[in-house]
Amino acid sequence: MALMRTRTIPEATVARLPIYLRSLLDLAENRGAMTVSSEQLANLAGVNAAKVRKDLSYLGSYGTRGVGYDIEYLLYQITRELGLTQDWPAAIAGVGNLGRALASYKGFSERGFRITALFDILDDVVGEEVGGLIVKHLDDLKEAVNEQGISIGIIATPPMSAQEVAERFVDVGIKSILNFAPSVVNVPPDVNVRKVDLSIELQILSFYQQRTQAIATAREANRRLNIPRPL
Amino acid sequence: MALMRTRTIPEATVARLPIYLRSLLDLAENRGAMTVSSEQLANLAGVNAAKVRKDLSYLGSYGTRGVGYDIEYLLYQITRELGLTQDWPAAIAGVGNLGRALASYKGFSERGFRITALFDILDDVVGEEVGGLIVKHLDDLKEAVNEQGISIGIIATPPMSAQEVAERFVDVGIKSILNFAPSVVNVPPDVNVRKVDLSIELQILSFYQQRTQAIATAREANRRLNIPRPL
DNA sequence: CCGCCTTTGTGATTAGGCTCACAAGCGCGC
DNA sequence: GCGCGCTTGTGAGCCTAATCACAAAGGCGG
Ligand SMILES: NC(=O)c1ccc[n+]([C@@H]2O[C@H](COP(=O)([O-])OP(=O)(O)OC[C@H]3O[C@@H](n4cnc5c(N)ncnc54)[C@H](O)[C@@H]3O)[C@@H](O)[C@H]2O)c1
Ligand SMILES: NC(=O)c1ccc[n+]([C@@H]2O[C@H](COP(=O)([O-])OP(=O)(O)OC[C@H]3O[C@@H](n4cnc5c(N)ncnc54)[C@H](O)[C@@H]3O)[C@@H](O)[C@H]2O)c1
Repeated sequence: MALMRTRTIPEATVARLPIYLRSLLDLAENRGAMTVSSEQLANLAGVNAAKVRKDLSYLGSYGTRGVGYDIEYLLYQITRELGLTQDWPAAIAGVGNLGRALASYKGFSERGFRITALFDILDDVVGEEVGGLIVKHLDDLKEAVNEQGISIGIIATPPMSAQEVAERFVDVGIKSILNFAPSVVNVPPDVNVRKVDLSIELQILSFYQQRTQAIATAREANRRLNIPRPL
Repeated sequence: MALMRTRTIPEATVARLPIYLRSLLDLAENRGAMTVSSEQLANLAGVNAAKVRKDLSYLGSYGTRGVGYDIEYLLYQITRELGLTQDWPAAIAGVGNLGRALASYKGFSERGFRITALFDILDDVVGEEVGGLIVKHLDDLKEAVNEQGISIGIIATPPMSAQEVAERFVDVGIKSILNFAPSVVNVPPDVNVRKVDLSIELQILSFYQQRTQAIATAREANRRLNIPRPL
């Protein structure tokens, strides 16, 4: 029952809500659908239907048995739950290759994330215009955060500087950090850090691929032994 | 016991091995240490010591009680387990903002990942030089894959094209895909897809931040009610 | 208004991972 | 060569998440 406001949505569910959100937007905008069944949504999101239903049940938002979920209502619920009814000004520290790509990326604003300030420490970079913003010196962080109500800090500096930048973010009151540098950053418990690490992803892929290759090689070796007749 | 070759390393452990690897490299290169305790490694990697020990025990690689782990040996074991003793040529499809940043990123080669080919379909982009490589047309994928033994495909196209590009990758025999486009791609079960999705990360941050803000606001409201004396 | 068909919501079960706690093992100093 | 202190390796218990399976509920046609 949704009446017992179990205000603990499992982490795993939170991580899937954005995927449902995207699928629902796709349905609503491109296919003009009004309702969706857990089965359909599961296909779009690449998960199974029971998981969709359980996840949605945590929102307390109701579907209609025999029919499915009202897309508009669900969109509203998920958007609300994720806090996307307000917008979230974000700052990027480190305006190099990656920082530039992020700064000029249009996909963020779609969900209320706006990059409102860019910071670097290199004199060559400070003052430059990137994606419509003038790069500021990291020393001016506090001022910008106060003026613009920045709530998310994005680290796109080399790994060596990541911890330092994180601390600066924390000092000015930022509670949400997205870290692209391949390094562990330590922050107080009330600050949330998420990391995006391409090298790790590649290494995980490498692990699984190597494993299946190894199996294939072993099998091949066996096959040769069983049929020990060279052509 | 390592004798029972339990050849199933938990997924969660696989995901942490690259972090240990990085920490160990740091120790070896910058601090010249010879051994490391699970406690130290845990601090560097940002996890707890028991987890480190359990993770390492899956490798069957031994530490020495009372001393710790031999760093060189551990490096070798993890590198081997992750399949990083060979190198993994990778191709990027979609040479836009993100594709360019990735193509010119030097961090990949450190671990044996080399970007050896870039693909696009836009006439303006095909033929251009980016990060020392000439961008090819996606139609030439098969040839390049065969010549260069490409084993990893990176999708950096707009979401609309992601499924199509994934299928092309699969057709030419690629078994590992890293997807940066915000869309679900379906592939056969023997192909491994990992996604990197910045919007999702931001939305998760938004969820938790919104939640704590909501709590703070509620507390504030209560405070005002309890002390109903306006200044 | 009744019964059938569809699809939800959720209790129960299973699986996977995390943490704790401690015996076992090792080196070192005496 | 012996004991002490340190650190590993791992069983046990706990917690979170995934999956299953089905009763409950709504819509619709007749
Ligand atoms: N480029 C990629 O595709 C890519 C891919 C994966 C990971 N990364 C990671 O992202 C980070 C940035 O990569 P990049 O290629 O953009 O590097 P880059 O060297 O091109 O840019 C780094 C920028 O950060 C600035 N910087 C350095 N210290 C700073 C500090 N203390 N405060 C503010 N700015 C500072 C530098 O002046 C520079 O402009 C790195 O940690 C890298 O490992 C990049
Ligand atoms: N730029 C960023 O910082 C950023 C951040 C997060 C996610 N992304 C995602 O990464 C992807 C790329 O982003 P971007 O900013 O580089 O976009 P972009 O528009 O700058 O570049 C996309 C490139 O892909 C090419 N392309 C289109 N269809 C193709 C196909 N079928 N085969 C090969 N190439 C094709 C285009 O010609 C273009 O060069 C998008 O899906 C985007 O949502 C980008």
